[in-house]
Amino acid sequence: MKVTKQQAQANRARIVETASTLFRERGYDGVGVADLMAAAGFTHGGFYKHFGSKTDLMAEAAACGLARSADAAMSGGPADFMSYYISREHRDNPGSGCTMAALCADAARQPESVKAAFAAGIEHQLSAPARQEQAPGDNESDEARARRIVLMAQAVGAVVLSRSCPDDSPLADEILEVCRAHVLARLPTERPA
Amino acid sequence: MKVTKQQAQANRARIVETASTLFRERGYDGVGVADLMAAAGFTHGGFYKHFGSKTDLMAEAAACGLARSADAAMSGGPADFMSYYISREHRDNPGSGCTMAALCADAARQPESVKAAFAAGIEHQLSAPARQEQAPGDNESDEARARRIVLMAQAVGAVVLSRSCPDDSPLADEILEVCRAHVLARLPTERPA
DNA sequence: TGTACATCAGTGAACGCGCGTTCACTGATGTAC
DNA sequence: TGTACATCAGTGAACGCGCGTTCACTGATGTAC
Repeated sequence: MKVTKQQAQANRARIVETASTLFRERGYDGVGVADLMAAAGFTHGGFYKHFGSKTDLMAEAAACGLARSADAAMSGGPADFMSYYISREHRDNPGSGCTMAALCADAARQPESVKAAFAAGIEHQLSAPARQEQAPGDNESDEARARRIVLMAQAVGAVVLSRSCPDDSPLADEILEVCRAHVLARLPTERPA
Repeated sequence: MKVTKQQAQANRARIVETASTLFRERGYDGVGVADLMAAAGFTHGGFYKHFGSKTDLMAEAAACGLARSADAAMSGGPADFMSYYISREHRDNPGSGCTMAALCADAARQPESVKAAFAAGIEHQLSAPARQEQAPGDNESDEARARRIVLMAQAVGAVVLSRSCPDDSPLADEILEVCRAHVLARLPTERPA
């Protein structure tokens, strides 16, 4: 059963998307190649027609997931984004959430190719607002970049800590609420359109 | 080869400590029962004389590791602790480092017993300074607790993000340095002894 | 445009391997008398 | 205190299972003429 080049490319993309979601939900070790291919609607044998190894897919799925996060972060204002990011909804749905929050610690134990995808994704997310809001060549201040790094660490830490507590834990919600309030209070006020 | 009760108890404690270190280095899925027992100096068969399952040990090792972190956090001033916590040394040595930073995301995918150990460890760490510095019954302000939650999220986020970048990545160091400077600048100044 | 053939995405059985767990066994410890 | 026996921490082989990966095969697609 061969398939058109276009169809094969679409199938490949579907595998990457599916993997990106499943990895976020269950971690890299929690998803097998067979699981993943079945979830994408295929049998496992065809996997190696698209990817050299599971590790290769991990790197590609990470890049894909991180790119989406960055897009999402840009679509609304920073306050809206942070209100979602540091929320129960985001915490309870890692599959549709941030790749950094879900897989940072897993990535730390993976080969360089995966870690490189993470570094690129983080860098992209850090420099995206600068690209959007400034004229090219206009060097953003170091303080603005530092502020975004701090904000990111805060948001990731809050979600990750909250997720490590039992589902009905008051502490899990407290962490989220305290951190969200802190972050929102310190966000620069939006300039009117 | 039976062994004295005392010796057996010490052996059990050694297994928990070894597990705590190895789990932090490689994650829960990255360490097998046989690996772990060999590292502690035993063969794997004896494992089930001490623990009901690998999951039981995970919960116990988490509790053990989190208790140590809390002790370490108390031994010096907050500035000293944070200088170490958000540093390359800590980032590059997860085995001897903070359990939260190393295993939060792993814990999120584990059974309730493991997550309960995390919640208890986090709560302990949050309330430890209050216990130390205040007379019993003296209710600490909500702001002080909130400040510590925010600080913890920030520190954990910084280490976790930094670890997800390749070893020689400038971004990994930048994240650490920016977050450390931010945290230290906002730490309340120590009252003189 | 029509025909013959090479390509290759997808299938499903099979591979070796390491996992968590079980089990019969050993022999020093701990206990009952 | 001395003896006989039960206990049980630790051993090492074995279990079933799922993993990542390989392979011979299928048959529609894409290409050369």
